[in-house]
Amino acid sequence: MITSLSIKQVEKISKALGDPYRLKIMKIVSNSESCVQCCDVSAEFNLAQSTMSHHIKQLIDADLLIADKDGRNLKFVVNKEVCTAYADYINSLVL
Amino acid sequence: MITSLSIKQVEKISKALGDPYRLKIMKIVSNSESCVQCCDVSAEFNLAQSTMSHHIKQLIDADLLIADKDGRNLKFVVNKEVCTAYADYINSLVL
DNA sequence: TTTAAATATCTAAATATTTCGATGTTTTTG
DNA sequence: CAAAAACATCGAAATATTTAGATATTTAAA
Repeated sequence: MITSLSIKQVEKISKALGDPYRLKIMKIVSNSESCVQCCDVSAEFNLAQSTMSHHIKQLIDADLLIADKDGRNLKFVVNKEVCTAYADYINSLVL
Repeated sequence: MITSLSIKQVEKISKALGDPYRLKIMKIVSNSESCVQCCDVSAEFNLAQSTMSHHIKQLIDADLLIADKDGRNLKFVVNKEVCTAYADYINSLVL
């Protein structure tokens, strides 16, 4: 199934990726075999818990991460479909 | 030649693309056959000239556009190499 | 050579984002 | 059931971005 993004979605995704912490979160989640949790990611940063929560929320809101509540944990994986669709959009700028 | 972007460059590019006007500028430049000038782009927007100048500067600074002074005009084209490298980075998040 | 056109730069206001601490909610554990 | 763990939300300060108007610069045209 091919996802096509609206311009608003492209903007939101770009904005979500325009931050060093959020880029690093994406890389951590991408590099991990299984699901990642907030507390796993938080351990890698020197940021307040509320700040981490905020960053992760932005990635989820932009559909870059797919999250799933598991008890008191929040587990997430990269949304491959959306990442691919975003890359496709960028590539479409190069004709 | 394959360009590989630093994480700082990826951040800067994402930030540059995280704005509706700048996304539209990229699309206009991408869709045009030949070089585009500031005044061509400006005509499509309802923004002050200084504001347009600022947006275009950000795209150039992020290396998304290649600019070339031509008399009193500034002509530019999409930087295909950087766009492709950016799309590759995004795709690398999907393993 | 004065004038106009295209763009850049500066300043400042308005708005948005980032960050933290405090506190709230939900779920697990003792 | 009380305490702790994981995360969310709120409020506020610090910082960054967006925008416009005024002005400067550079080049082309009259």
